[in-house]
Amino acid sequence: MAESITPQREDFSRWYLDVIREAELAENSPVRGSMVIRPYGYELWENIRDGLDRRFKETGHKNAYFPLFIPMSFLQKEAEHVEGFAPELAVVTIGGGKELDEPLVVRPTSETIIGHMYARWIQSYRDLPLLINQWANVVRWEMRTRPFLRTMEFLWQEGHTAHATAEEALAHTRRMLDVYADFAINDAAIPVVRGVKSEREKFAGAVASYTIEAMMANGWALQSGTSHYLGDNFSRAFEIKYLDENNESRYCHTTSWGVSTRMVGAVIMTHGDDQGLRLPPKLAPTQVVIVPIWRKEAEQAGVLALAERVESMLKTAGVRVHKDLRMDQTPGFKFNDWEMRGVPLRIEIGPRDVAQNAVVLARRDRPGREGKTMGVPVDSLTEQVPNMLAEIQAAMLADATARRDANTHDVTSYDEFKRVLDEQGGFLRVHWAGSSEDEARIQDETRASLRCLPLESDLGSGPCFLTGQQTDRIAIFARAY
RNA sequence: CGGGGUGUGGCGCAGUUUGGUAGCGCGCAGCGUUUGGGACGCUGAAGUCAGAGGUUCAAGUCCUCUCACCCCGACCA
Repeated sequence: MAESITPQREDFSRWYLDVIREAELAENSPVRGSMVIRPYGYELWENIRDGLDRRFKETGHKNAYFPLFIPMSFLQKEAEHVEGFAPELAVVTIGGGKELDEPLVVRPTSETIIGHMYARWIQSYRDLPLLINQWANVVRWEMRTRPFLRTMEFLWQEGHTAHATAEEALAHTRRMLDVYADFAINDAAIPVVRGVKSEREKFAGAVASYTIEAMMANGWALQSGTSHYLGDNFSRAFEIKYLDENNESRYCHTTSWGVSTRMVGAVIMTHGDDQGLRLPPKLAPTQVVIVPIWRKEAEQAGVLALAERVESMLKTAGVRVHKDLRMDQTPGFKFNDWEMRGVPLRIEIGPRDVAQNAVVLARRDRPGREGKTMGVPVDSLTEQVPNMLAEIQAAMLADATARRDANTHDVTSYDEFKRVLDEQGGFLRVHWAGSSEDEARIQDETRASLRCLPLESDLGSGPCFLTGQQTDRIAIFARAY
């Protein structure tokens, strides 16, 4: 048992912080609420970034970069937008030792400055759709922070697109939501619920916000990506107009969508266990670690030679592999160390293996003896290892999905709602015809918020669990990060 | 901003009640023995005890003020 990691059951929040520290993902910085992402955590983020970026390119987007500083007046052009973000803005008022004529906001998101540029770039329907993404840092002044889940500065991508029609923009909003879901499910092995945000929870300035909601190992919900249909709100504020085929001036319809370093937190809290991190092979910085083992000095050369050979075979097969040659650590220590870091597959090579030209495979997702396969022939590894990585990836998704489903409860009354929330937690699925005020009251009384109105469900129609009114609208409530 | 807590080698802490040589564990460095599930021995380096002021022959310890950080609540990708 990992003595440096608090068991999940004892204190999930402590467990989360312990894992981040022990696996060297990140560290608190000297600045309150900001974190330093360490190389291992950053590699994980890079893999998340690459998986998303590839999908953005495949769906026709180009990357660009817009400035960190945004004139305060830009934010004020969209009333709801500025109102939503005002409390969490960091504002620069002094530059070069002089008071600025106009304060500059450190971007909390870039709709406004991008809207300003789109107004210049878009003249004709021939310029549409305009599909741009940016990878950037943003700043939101937060009261309470948590590594990866909520920090004052975070890394993310924000996609911003402009379209000729509302239908097209809305379709694009949904398309990007699907891209996020595809990434979450297939790369991060995180089952997500696609849904619409309630009026109360939607993005400041959006017509509609879509979300992918994931369930963490403690049953809490985590919004892991959002996609917004902005209608012509920002187009009107920034005069993003085009001439259509009939030479008539029209407002564009825009979208924006983002996934942040919060996704790292989602990976940690979806898959992690009391041994530490568990990483899905597609995102793991190191997919396979080789641990050489010997007893007598005479055995060392043979073991190291085989380790070397296995490493180069796997590298050639496109596997991210690391050979642990630390001479001052015992194999047992290394096993635990790499398990704590979440490496999906371990290859043990000792004298017995050298003798039979074979190795031992140990899966991270099946701890202990159960996950070990002895006597795997070396010559089969270029096939076996990629296969097993794919198997682990699939098993992790299956496990997470089973847990999510087991912790999703349909309830039909407010009493049952409170009881199930208290006793079991997880997602509470209900028929919902309540108002924003009802929603606020529920959150106030139970600390569970309306996560989303799921896009797909098999519940049909029924009476609202709160008001009794007949409805076919479904909502998912949960305690959330 | 309200409530609670903590500041002592890199990290985690004891020592504060009752003032009297700055300690323990881990980690780190060197050497040796070890290595199929978290090895061990010996040697060693490392601390303005958060800061300022005060009481005292003497302050990590008592008094006053300041600062920082953490946890719990209200806002949030």
